[in-house]
Amino acid sequence: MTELEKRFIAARRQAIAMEYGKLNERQRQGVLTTEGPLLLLAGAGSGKTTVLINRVANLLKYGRGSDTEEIPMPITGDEVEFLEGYIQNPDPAQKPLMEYLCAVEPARPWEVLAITFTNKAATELKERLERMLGEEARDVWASTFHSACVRILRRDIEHVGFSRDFTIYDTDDSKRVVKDCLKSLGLDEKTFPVREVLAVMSDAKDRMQTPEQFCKQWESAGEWRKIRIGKVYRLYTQKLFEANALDFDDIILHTVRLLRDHREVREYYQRKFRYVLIDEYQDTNNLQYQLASLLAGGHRNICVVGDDDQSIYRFRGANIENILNFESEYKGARTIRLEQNYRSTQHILDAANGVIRNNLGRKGKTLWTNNGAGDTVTVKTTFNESDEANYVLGQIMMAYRRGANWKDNAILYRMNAQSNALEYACKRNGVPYKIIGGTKFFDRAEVKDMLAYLCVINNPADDLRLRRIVNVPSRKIGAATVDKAQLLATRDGRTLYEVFAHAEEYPELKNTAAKLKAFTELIETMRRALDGAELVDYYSYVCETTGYVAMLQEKNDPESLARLENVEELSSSIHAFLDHEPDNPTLAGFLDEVALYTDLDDTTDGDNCVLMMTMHSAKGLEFPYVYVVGMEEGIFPGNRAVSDPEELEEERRLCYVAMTRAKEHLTLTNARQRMLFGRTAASMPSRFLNEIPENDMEWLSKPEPRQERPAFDDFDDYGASGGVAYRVDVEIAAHRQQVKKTLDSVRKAPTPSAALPDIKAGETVHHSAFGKGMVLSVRPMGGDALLEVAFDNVGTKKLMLKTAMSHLTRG
DNA sequence: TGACCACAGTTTTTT
DNA sequence: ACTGTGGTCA
Repeated sequence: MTELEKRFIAARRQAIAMEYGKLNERQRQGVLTTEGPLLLLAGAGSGKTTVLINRVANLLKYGRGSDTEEIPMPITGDEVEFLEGYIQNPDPAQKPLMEYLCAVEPARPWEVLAITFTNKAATELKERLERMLGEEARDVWASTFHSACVRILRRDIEHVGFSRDFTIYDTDDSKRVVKDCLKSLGLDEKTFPVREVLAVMSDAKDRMQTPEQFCKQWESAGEWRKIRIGKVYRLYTQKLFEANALDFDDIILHTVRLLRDHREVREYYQRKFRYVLIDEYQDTNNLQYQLASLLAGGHRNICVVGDDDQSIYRFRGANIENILNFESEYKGARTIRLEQNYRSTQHILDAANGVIRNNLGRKGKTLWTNNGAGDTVTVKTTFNESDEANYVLGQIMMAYRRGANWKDNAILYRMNAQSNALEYACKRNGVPYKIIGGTKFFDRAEVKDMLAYLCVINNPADDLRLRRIVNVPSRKIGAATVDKAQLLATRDGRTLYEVFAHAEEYPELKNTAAKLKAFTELIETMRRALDGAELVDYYSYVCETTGYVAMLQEKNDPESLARLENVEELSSSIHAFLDHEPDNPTLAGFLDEVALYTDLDDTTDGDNCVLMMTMHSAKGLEFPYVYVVGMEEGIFPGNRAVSDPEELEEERRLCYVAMTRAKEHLTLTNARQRMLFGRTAASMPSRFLNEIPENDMEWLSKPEPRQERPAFDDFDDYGASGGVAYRVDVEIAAHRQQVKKTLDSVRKAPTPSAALPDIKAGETVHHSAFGKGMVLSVRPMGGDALLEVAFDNVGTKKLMLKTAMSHLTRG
């Protein structure tokens, strides 16, 4: 290599590096190290996403320019001098020439694959890339493991025996199938809990064991239980195959099989993806590991990003070894540690470091920050869980009076069940709050029902979804009938739907043939209407035609009202789907996306509310004020964890995750006694509290436990001291007034029906679902009114006016 | 087929 | 304490 070439290479790297001047040195290394395997150990709050985005930008702009000694074309002394001059004194006008000289085979967008775990992360990545790079970024493959695999499978799954229009089963669907399997194998659900069977199967799939291999293994070991489960596994696999369905594990499993066993497919993708990035690598399971290494197997440019200290998903198969062993699995791998934290203060970090230091299985990182020492961590011991909740709320309300937003506060707990006391305290104090997690929108029965209708319309062969909705709303088609038909379907090799449609051919079904026939005709009508329909309109058409909406309206209790809202809310999902310009704006496309996209309600921002969530759901988020409650032995770490060292380390990582969410102030609380699962038990402070260095915390503890919780007016833990006390007291009084008002208005009946139209008995109305009818009676109820309407075609129905209003017209 | 009662389980969660 | 589910009875 000539002297000139050396100068060129150095100048090229420096010129590219200048693009990333805002990053710190380590972050910049992460961006510029483009070639070969790279492990990016990114501590909490170390600007991981920024690095990821800049890295992709760099790949698209300069290719391997920053990480190679190649010189793609002969260079001249003038050019080297130009670059060296540019570094000294960058002139925007000369940037194009600089870019031209520095780029070495820039990656085209579709040659970059960036994989994340959640859709949220994938969307964020895509959006930020597009903001930085414009249109071009759209073709980058930024997606979750599952959606990347579905994309691959939709193209090539026929090589492994499924057809390209396969359906995706969610966990609920899987459960149903397992139940069916248990029943037909004569196994008892109590001896073989569905949860466990699913977990065992998932495990087997993770090891890539076929049912046959699984059975063989346990037969030779003589494990009766496992042999039985193996039989379920076999039948389950067969059923899914016959239904042309894949569960979540299968999506990855079959992609791995496809790539492993079919050279031409494998080579296509290996050639295509010059650069592969995997985010949250500490959360990958074996299958995902296999997938990553298959996809990156061509160019071997695999960059994994993660933090072994934040691995908290062992229970769902994540294998921390994947990140711990990355360097030995990938020879020549480079490792970059991002340890500068931009989020928290030093006391918070030192406290968190103090805890995580006690884990043995880790790579070892020590976070530091330039943010200054900040406040020490507050530890507070209270008498019981409602004291704890009151303390936290008191602190939050004080912060609010000092000008903080409600949403600056997050309360984190180990289990969802712990949210009760906190929720209650918020309600009593009139503090707006939002609980994240719990039952998700797409998990709600009514939403699933409507989706099931759409699935059946899309693909009548979807037996499972068909069974779900055939009798919802009630069509007098009971389980017995469906079972009979299912048997016949299996016998004749037809789908369940075909048997329904030809029910009259079966003497066994003669009693219900007419009803079955009517049902399939309903579906057929809706199928015909799909052609050319606008998806959103079509959805409301389906809601009405199926009678589902009417069913909910009839019930007219608050529960059904909420359900109705959810059913309507689904149409906004369709809107949202169409809005972000999908490749495939059809019903099938929508169902595909919905199957993999389950967190619609990520309305984390927007409303100004105190946020309450589990520590798991807090991962990746940050808040100025964080309260971690329930720091008690037996709860956190949980009972199961105290006897299992691996599990204990996982709990400790979870603690580390929770603590590092805090930007300004961290409060940890424990209660001396707590009611959980109906029992009150005393418990010791969590060992994690004792692992925090004393310098970094202040442990407030009440000398004497209070016997009795005072009623709702007493906020004894407000504890403002000194000269401000009076002022605070006045404010408290004002606040209480507010609270009482709120409470009163909640307790009393809602506001009178000022806005309701005055429909009277005797009037003729038209209902969008029931048709024409006459109002028999109007009875005011609360802020609403109960209507009794005699419809011409469907008989007399009771409707709540507020609910029915949008479906009713006069005359 | 639908209503009602007894009973068990109860970490964490994404796709 | 609470909730969802499964089995039994009308």
